[in-house]
This record gives sequence, C-alpha cells and structure tokens, in this order.
Amino acid sequence: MGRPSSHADVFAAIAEPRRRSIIELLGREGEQPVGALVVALDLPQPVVSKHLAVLREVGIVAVTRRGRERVYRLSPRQLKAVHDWVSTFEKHWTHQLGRIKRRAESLGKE
Amino acid sequence: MGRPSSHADVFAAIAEPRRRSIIELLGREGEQPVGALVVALDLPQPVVSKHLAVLREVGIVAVTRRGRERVYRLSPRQLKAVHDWVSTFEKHWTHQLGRIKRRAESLGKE
DNA sequence: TTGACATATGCAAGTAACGGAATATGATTG
DNA sequence: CAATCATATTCCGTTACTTGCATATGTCAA
Repeated sequence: MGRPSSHADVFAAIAEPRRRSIIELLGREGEQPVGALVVALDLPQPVVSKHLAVLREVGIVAVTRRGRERVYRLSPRQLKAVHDWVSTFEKHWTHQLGRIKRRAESLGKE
Repeated sequence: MGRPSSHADVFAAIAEPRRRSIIELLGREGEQPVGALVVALDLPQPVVSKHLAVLREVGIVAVTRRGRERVYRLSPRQLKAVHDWVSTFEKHWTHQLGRIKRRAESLGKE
C-alpha cells in the first residue's frame, strides 16, 4: 500500500531531497522568485512549482505576489516543529558523547 | 515516477509516522525487544520488524541479540544529523520571534 | 531432536508521489 | 485587445513504499 495519506506532514515534505535544496537555498539567499529557483536548481519549472506547492501547503514557505512574479520565503514555524521534535532526543547523543569521552579517558590512564 | 531511490536516507526514514512512534518509544522507554514494541504500538509483528529494518539500515537504531529476543535501542548519531540540518535555520525563527516581539512592544506603546 | 517462541524475510497487491509535457491562469506591456 | 512573461495546474505513466499473509531463520526447553 502507499503512504497512509501523509497530508500536510512536515516530515514528509522535507523527505524530498530537492525540497530540502529549495529550503536550503531560501535559507541561504533569502526570498526568491520561482524563476531564480528554477535557474539555481536547474530543474524544470513545473517541478519546482510543484515542490513549492507541497512546501506551501505544509507551511514551510510562504509566498508574496510581486507583479507577475511570486516570491517565496522561508516560514520557519514548521521547521521549528521538526527542530523541537528532534531536540527531544538531544540527551541521547550528548550522553553518548559523555560515555565515549569517559571511555577514552579511562583508556588513556592504562 | 516514484521516489528517486532515497536509499538509506534519514529524512525518508523519519517521514513515516509509525517509525517516528518507534523512535519516540525507544526515546522515552529506552531499549526494547521487538515484542514489546509490537504490544505497545498495536501493530502486526512483521510491520514492526520491517520498520525496524529501515531504521536499522539508516542507523537510527541499533540491535543487540539477547537470547531469542532482539533488543533495539536508539542510535542517536543520525538523529543528530537531522538536528544539525534543521538547526541551520534556527536564526530564521528566532529572528521572526524578535520581530513579533518588537511589533507587540510598539503596539503596546500606542 | 522436537516443539514452541521471537523475529526476519519473501511475495503480491494497492496506492500515493514523482517527473514530463502540455496547458491554464494571471499580470504586464504595447 | 493581443501578445508575452511568470507561474500554477492537469493528465499520465512509472515506481517505490507500505501492508498482509505466509514462511523462513534462529534460539531455547524438554
């Protein structure tokens, strides 16, 4: 069976490599019209528009119409949601680092 | 066309809601044998095993065999990778918060 | 060794999501 | 209004992911 209808799921949205590229680009360069994204990513315009639609529906990006262009920008709230979720497990890797460090120290004493 | 063969992609791995449930459970309760996960999540055992396989291939979980059980635990390195990626955009929501805050303050003065 | 238990794996079927090409929508210019 | 530019949307073929069921693998106990 296909996906269990992951409609408007942020995690599904950022699962696509090209969508992450779009996010990274908007993050680095700031707001961009679709045409600029098409050029920068070297993808067909409909492909970019469709990925933008997904990101828009999920709320990762927001649009403003400027003349005949549509300028996209990051809308970070949803990315923060992902950040918050992953942060839940932060203690796991900090603890693990601590363990590795302690082990290294005890090995050094031998 | 289907997915561009996102083999062993952490983002694809955490896109699945049930897999996130497994991650959350292991995060809260610590290491668990498959059977415990099956009970806790109320899913068929093969489904759980397959999701665990995906998480294992990506390196989000690790296994230890204990008798006839297999005990799974979080292996946080890959989750940290996600955390690092999302953290790249942290400034965007902190800036946005700042903007909202400033706007609230200036509205309060009127 | 035989049987029971714990988990993994194989196969088939359904479906959702992606890309490509064509087209629609909407705004600007002449 | 017609033509052009910028972007969105639709239709379609393909593919990969998930599930269900059946079965294989491996471990312990008697």
